[in-house]
Amino acid sequence: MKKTSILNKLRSSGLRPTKQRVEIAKFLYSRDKTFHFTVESLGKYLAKKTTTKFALATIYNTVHAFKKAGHLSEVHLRGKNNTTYFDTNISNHHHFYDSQTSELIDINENEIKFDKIPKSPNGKTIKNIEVIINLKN
Amino acid sequence: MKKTSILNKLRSSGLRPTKQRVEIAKFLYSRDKTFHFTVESLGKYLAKKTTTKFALATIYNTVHAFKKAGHLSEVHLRGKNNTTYFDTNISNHHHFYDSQTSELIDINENEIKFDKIPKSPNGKTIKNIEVIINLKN
DNA sequence: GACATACTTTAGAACTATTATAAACTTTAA
DNA sequence: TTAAAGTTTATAATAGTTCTAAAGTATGTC
Repeated sequence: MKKTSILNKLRSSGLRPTKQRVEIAKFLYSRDKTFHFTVESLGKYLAKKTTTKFALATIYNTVHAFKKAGHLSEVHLRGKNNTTYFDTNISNHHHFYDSQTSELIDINENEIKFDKIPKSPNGKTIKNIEVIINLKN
Repeated sequence: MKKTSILNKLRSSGLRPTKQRVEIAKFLYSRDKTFHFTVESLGKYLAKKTTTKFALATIYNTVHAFKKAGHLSEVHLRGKNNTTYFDTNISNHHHFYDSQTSELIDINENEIKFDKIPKSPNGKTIKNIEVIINLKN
């Protein structure tokens, strides 16, 4: 993703392209494959690889702004480390989870098919289905 | 579940039947259906319905002891309230999750069938599969 | 039943992830 | 260039959970 398209992405979401946001967006979106991260891992990367200063609150704010704008999704998994995982893959999909390494791996939506699904309880409908396949060695 | 069987359950897990553990076990296992709870909801119940005093740490200790002994399972869902859900249903199964009420509802294992499942990544095997069906109104 | 031992409970401190606050700073559009 | 609105920052606050060390309790033995 080019710099201008990152700026557009921010601007079209109503986010002013500040130095911090641009750095974070470059890190998140200047790559071929989507990936998973935590606020902690993102912060470490930014501290190491950029000369910009990032308050922790800024990273949280920015990640939430991106999430709200639909550029990021949150994985509703409570892993053993108890941190929130974010995913630059915003399409419907599933995950492998390796609790030994706390690592998430994407599963495309079409790689899992259901033969049978229960009826949702009274008055409710299905918003979406999340499958976590827990791995062991 | 009778009182003696609760005592046996504790003892067979290497847990001394203290007043606190017996009260908690009675609450968790003296009923027909399994159910979900959080440490907070359990603590509130115990404060209201018993005359025994429970330090918060004791509730955590006891719940973890039951989990370790295999009498409870933990749901690996990160709900919006960010608390840990425990489940007295220790068999393999799945859940509906209503984010409006933060409520979990069990789905029996045989109510979900898969037609297609991806191969696990290199060297790993599947430990188990957890399905969360998110609900909306 | 009394005793020693090992296990438990307890209150409070500590810890971790996250969110709130309010002042200083930046971007924006006119 | 300037005022308004939005953003970053350091720090404090919060929430859930775990740790600690002292006081209390269950257990097996005599």
